[in-house]
Amino acid sequence: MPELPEVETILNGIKDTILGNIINKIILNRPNLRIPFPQKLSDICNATVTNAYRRSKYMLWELDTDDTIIIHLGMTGKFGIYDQTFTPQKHDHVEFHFGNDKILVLNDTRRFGLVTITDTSSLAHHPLLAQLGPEPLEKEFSYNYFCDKIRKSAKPIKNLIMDNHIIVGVGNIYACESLFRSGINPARIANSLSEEEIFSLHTNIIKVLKEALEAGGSTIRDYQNAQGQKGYFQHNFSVYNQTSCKICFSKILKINQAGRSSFFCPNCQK
DNA sequence: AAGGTTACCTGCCCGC
DNA sequence: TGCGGGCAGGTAACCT
Repeated sequence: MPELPEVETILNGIKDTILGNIINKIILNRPNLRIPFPQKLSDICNATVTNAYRRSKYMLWELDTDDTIIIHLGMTGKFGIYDQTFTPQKHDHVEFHFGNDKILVLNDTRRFGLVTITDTSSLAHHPLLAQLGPEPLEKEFSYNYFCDKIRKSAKPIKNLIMDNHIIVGVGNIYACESLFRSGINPARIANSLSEEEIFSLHTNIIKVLKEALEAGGSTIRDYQNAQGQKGYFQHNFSVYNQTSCKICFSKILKINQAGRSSFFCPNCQK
């Protein structure tokens, strides 16, 4: 579900509710999501959220207890903000009860998301985070870095840019869209890309993500932020779920790569 | 050892 | 109308 722009938008939407506020308790309505909930989550009591940020598609909530809560939304995870009249509905798996009487609820139909907690001091070494590549919107994602990774890879380029070890935050939609903008067929083997193509792709990954962020993310099916608002970037899709190319009017093709659908224009993308 | 495939899970849409 | 198959913003454990 949510890629970088959607996670960032959702996090921005809950900051008012969580930042500087006390978590009175966390109620877990099942034993696990993608991974089991640790006992420590249930033990949380009167902990203040001192900082909240995004790393890759993870949300990280720092507490004054020297713990950090790690949240991933998987494909279908979303937050709702409720008052004390809240009663759990289907797939409302985790309830964060705040001292300001708000209840933040994580609803995740397919349960590919996760919620866990770890010592803030060892956060960088946490197995979920330790192997992650650079953030696409930070300077660590440089042209030279990207070039080096692409030259060393014999994978299809689309699979490479969706690999968290190489670059984080790029999911199926934005992978397809950035490859279209650069005129690169998603099935091209990474190390066959020219210098110009790598440069273009580096630029377009950043541009697409920034534009999507500004639009509040993309809403297909059921994505919405914590206020129940939809994003708008889906109106700017060039290939994802499209039938004909906006540039040349060719039929957009759909192929399967690593179990995911890739959309591309066979005329514009070589 | 890298790259491809499969599994995790629920719900919806389509075709028969 | 019902049922089965395929597919969905993600990730990681397997295989070869």
